[in-house]
Amino acid sequence: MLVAIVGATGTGKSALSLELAEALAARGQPVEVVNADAMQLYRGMDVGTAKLPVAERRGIPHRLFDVLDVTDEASVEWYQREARAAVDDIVGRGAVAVLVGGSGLYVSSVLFDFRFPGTDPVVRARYEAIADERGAGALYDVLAGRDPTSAASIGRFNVRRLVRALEVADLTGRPLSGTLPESSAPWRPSTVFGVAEERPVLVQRLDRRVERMWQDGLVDEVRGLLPRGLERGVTAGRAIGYAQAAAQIRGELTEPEAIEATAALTRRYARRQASWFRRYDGVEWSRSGDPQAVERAVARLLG
RNA sequence: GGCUGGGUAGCUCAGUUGGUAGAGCGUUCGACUGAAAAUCGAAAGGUCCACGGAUCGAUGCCGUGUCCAGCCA
Repeated sequence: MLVAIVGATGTGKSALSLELAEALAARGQPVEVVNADAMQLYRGMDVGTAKLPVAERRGIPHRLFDVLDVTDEASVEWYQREARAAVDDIVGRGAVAVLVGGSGLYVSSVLFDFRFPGTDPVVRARYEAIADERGAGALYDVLAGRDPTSAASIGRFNVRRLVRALEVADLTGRPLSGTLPESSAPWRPSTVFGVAEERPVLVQRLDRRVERMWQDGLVDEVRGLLPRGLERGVTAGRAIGYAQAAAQIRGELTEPEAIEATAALTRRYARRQASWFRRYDGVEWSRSGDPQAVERAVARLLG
């Protein structure tokens, strides 16, 4: 059985996953958790990612946490393979795999039949050069000539996705829009539980949580990660809070400025997460911290 | 008390040679198929400090008041 718990940061996904795991275990159904958070993949990034400490995992196996070095570049394609292998392994042993995390694309890559065409740094560099020299509009025009559908949906300013669409067209010989299904088929049957919270409440909680990260030693954590190449890491170096703490260490930001910037980015991030998961069909949503949520989930899964 | 700046969107500010206004950030909504804690789009929001005056017309000019900052007593 495959289950996913999704939602914005700070809504209590981890807590719900633990409670659900214990409730299912009590009914003879063992559970293992699979991480679907891009930053919790990294070793040593703990306080800033609100990673559940091993001691608090109540003996429930947690997979795909702490599997990358800070200098490793995560990618969805890699993650999809790893996560699906973990799920197969868990399900193969008759246990329930609970995918927990807030990285929308990562979650989708496991739940749905997403196929990622390869990548080619040379091709990519060529298009990035066009964007640098002649602007995003030039790139858009090139794509519009080859794949009008993708161009229209990406828009003329999103360099990152314009480059990717052209890269796919070059590599596959087909327009990106032609390789994508109209609607995403499920990878395999799954049940998705969503956790949401009213904005004002969530915002207050996130602001407090960011301050607590500083109290709990995020700056020291970052100081320890810098010699290990945090800033060279394409993915890890951009993590919200880590980049700001690093700027504070370099003296570019005062502590209050670093905290405020982190809080602002966190709020914005939470909104993007909510908007990603909102479009999923068939999600059983519950309010953050709802005591009934676990019972309802158990009933839905076993009843 | 005097002088000088300044009072324009939730915040920081731009601007209009007089024809009722913008940017960034924030807020809300949205997109998202190999960096995704990435990348990008849209919308809402303003008695332009108050009152009076000249003007066809004032946020802009004149006067008074008021609040803030700095300097001088």
